Amino acid sequence: MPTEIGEALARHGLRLTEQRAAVLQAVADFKGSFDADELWLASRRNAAGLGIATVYRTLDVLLRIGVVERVHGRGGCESFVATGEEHKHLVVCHGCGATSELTDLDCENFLMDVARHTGFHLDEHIIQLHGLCARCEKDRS
Amino acid sequence: MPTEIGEALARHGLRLTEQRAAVLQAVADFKGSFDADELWLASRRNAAGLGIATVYRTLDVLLRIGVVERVHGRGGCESFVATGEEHKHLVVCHGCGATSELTDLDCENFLMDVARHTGFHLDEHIIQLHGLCARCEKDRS
DNA sequence: CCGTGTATGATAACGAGTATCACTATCGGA
DNA sequence: TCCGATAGTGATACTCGTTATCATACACGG
Repeated sequence: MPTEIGEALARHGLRLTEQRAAVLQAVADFKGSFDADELWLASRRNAAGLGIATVYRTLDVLLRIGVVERVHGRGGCESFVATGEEHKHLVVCHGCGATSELTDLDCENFLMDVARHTGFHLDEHIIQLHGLCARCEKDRS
Repeated sequence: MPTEIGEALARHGLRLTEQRAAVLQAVADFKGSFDADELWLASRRNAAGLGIATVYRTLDVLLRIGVVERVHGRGGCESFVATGEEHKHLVVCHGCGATSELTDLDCENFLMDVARHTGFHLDEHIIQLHGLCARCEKDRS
């Protein structure tokens, strides 16, 4: 029972239950993205009898406290990924699945440019980039 | 009956029906983003008795041929917005739903920066920004 | 004008996500 | 250590946005 996570939950007035620990473990074990159903299956290996409703509730909690983030795709937006400490922006290679992190500087500059051009007060953004990493790009040719 | 649109549909092997024309007109009349239900209400003003199923089917068609694009948000991804000829990037106001277009320049610079820093060859991206437009920001205070 | 095959409207079906409720378990305080 | 307030849980009924079905209507090339 990692006290660290317990404290993170407590900070938000949430309790560390056996079920939440099971879901958190499953989230941590996932290498890529997952949907609610996949998370349910994985979590049940850590806690038999875990209800699907609990998975949805926990997912909601984890989204609120920023442990997981929604993945938006062209087909649908039902997938999630574990995030680190804070909101990050990733480029995902659809050749090998490798990810590369965008520097804050890139995004900051971009967002400031946009705010200046549109007059909007930006407070939320979805930036998800896909492509081929240098190695996959090279292998392909 | 704009022949232009009829041809665009025909090019994809689709027929220009009274209902599709009504939905297209409604899409063109929307200033900001809209969801399926709002589109239904608006389209029915152009074609009484229009079925909700037809709206969903037409929406699917319009997504495929690129006339509308899905709007991704934190809360959900059920909204759409009319696009021009090509892929555009939008800032959506969650006060009034107004949209503002990012200039190509903003995005190009950003994507080039990212490509340079990560070494990735980018070929797909979801960039959607949310905030308050100048008017809503002003009204709130 | 005709015939083929796509589009439509009504509605049943589906399914992801949510609400409900009785019961259980966490955890701060006595 | 025990207790009590209350957050959390599992089962399941329910909601509601979206899709599938099917008989009928219509667009459009011939």
